Formats: sequence, structure tokens, C-alpha cells
Amino acid sequence: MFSKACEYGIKATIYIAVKSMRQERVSLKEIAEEVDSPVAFTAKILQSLAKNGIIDSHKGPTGGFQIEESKIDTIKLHDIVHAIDGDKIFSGCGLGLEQCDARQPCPVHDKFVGIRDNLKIMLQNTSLYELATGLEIGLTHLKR
Amino acid sequence: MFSKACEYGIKATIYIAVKSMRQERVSLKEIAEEVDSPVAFTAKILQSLAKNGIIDSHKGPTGGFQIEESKIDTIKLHDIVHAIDGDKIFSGCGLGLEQCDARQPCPVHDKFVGIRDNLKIMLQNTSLYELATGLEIGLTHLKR
DNA sequence: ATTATTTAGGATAAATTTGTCCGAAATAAG
DNA sequence: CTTATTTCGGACAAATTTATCCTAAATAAT
Ligand code: FES
Ligand code: FES
Repeated sequence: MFSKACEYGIKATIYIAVKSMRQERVSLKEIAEEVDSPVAFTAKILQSLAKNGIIDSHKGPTGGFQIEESKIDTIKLHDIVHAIDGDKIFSGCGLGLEQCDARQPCPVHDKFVGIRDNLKIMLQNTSLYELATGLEIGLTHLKR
Repeated sequence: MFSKACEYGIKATIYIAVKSMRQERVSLKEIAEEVDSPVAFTAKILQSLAKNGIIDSHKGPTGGFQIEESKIDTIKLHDIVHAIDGDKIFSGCGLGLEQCDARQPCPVHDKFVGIRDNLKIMLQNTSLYELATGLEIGLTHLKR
């Protein structure tokens, strides 16, 4: 469904959000540990999220990653997925035709579009805030 | 969403079904042309579908692939996807935890399970027959 | 029997995704 | 200013997926 990079990116962003709600910055190393992801690979993903304006990065001692608190509520899961995996998952053809086109649909088009749109709506309606809150109160987990 | 192998496999199966409804066998070469897929790669996928009992294969002149006509109605999209991509897509965790477990859910579990189940239900309810019919009457297309 | 045709299957290669390594750049603190 | 720390970014490597090649096995037709 999502790429490995996207899975790590989502988990990392949620963890950063939890810390940011406590006005804490968090280092790459700590993120990778909490998210159970390879450090250097996670660095690339965070870099890309920073370029997409989803998280902020700071170099040097006391450096690390954080998310502007006012943004935590407005950032949606959709934004994270889109930043890392692009929009193929939201608009691509289920059978891999160059583009999904209702005027020349593939055999699964009618059935597939509904699922795809549900996914998109779900991701657009899910805020980073609720994901971070669920984690903070111990309702959900990033690793096992 | 689906692997490339699965996309090819679905398209190939639909094409074979259309031909089988006319009591025609179809060769690998013709399938690959109609589905716009690499010949040798398609061969592997068809081999796997044959092993999974979804299609029948016959060697030699006049050989090729076909589907038992009585099966066309009972084979579901789910069977094809499951044969090629396994069941990770149906039961795997959206954030890549080793297994999805509602008692120790990842942050997206509640939101994700609904989408995943919808997909599963859709695939279980979509018969090869309806997909093949849509293609035969020119309503849908395998390439563009 | 021989031949031509078609799928089976193993080995290999290319492409993509995932993951690592290391020096450069920024920056906080002594 | 120097040093230690942390992210940045490019090059490289490993793993997986996608794709190719070639020989063997089956089989239909002559
Ligand atoms: S054309 Fe294939 S999903 Fe729309
Ligand atoms: S635990 Fe992640 S989707 Fe169920």
C-alpha cells in the first residue's frame, strides 16, 4: 500500500509531533530508535519532509527536528503520504494504465475508484494531531 | 497498490476469460500483446496462476491458456490478487508492523482497517465474469 | 518417428527501492 | 576561535522487483 519510506515517514512525523506538543526537539537518532527504522534511511526521509515544509530541521548541538505547534492540527496524513509517495496512489489506475481515465476505463475502474477515493478522503480527514494524541495517551504504538 | 506482476496477471486473466467464453484457447504471445506486458515476465505470472488452479495451460501446437467455463463466474478478483501478491494487502499493518493487531494497534489502525476491509470485500465480490463481460462488450480496455 | 510449436523452469540481467557510509555545512557552547 | 554535535547531501551497496534468455519437456500434426 504505502512504500517503506512512507511508513517510516508517517511514524517519524507522529513521534516528532508528540514531542513538539511538549516543546521538545528530537534528534534523528532518537526518532529512528522510537520508530524502529534504519537511521540513515530515516535521515533521507526526514530531509524530504523538511523540504516539503512538513517538519522543521535544525543543525548543530541542541539541533533536531520539530513541528510548528500550530501546524500539528492542520497537517493531514494525506500531506505526509503525498510528500513521500506522490499522488500515484490517489489518482493512478488500479491496473497500471498510464493514467486513470473514466472515458476509457480499465476493467476494474468503477470498482477501484471508490476504494481509492475512500482512502484519499480518510487520509485528508486524519490530522496529525489525532494520531499524535493517540500515541501520547498510550492508545497506539509505533513498534512492537 | 498492486504489484506490476499482479496488474499483468489480472489483465491476462480477464483476457483469457473473454476468449474462454468463446471456447478459444489463447497463446502467451497473444496475451502479452493484448495486455501490453513483457512476454517472458507474463509467462512466469501465468505459470503461477496455473499452479494456483486459476487458469489451465496446455503445451504443444494448439496449446495455450484457457479457463474452465464454469469457473469464470466463481473466480473472484480476490483469488487472482491473492495468488500473486499474497495476503499482506488484506491483513497487513498499514504502517508495516509485523502484523496488524487490534489489541496493540498502530496509530492508523482504526482508520486503515476500514479501507483495507472495503478493498477486500470489493475484490471478493467482483467476479471474473463481470470483468470479462465488460471487456467483451467494449466497455472497458486493457491497454491504451 | 520426425518435426514444429508451445509452455515450464532455471539462470541471469536490469531497474527500482531500501539501506549505508562519509565528508561538508551549520551551529551551540566553552 | 575552537570544538563538539547534529543535519545535509552525494556516492555507494544490498535487496527486491521486474524483465530477459535459453534449454527442456510436452504434444499435435505430418
Ligand atoms: S482506468 Fe484503471 S482505475 Fe481508472
Ligand atoms: S496495527 Fe497497523 S493497521 Fe492494524
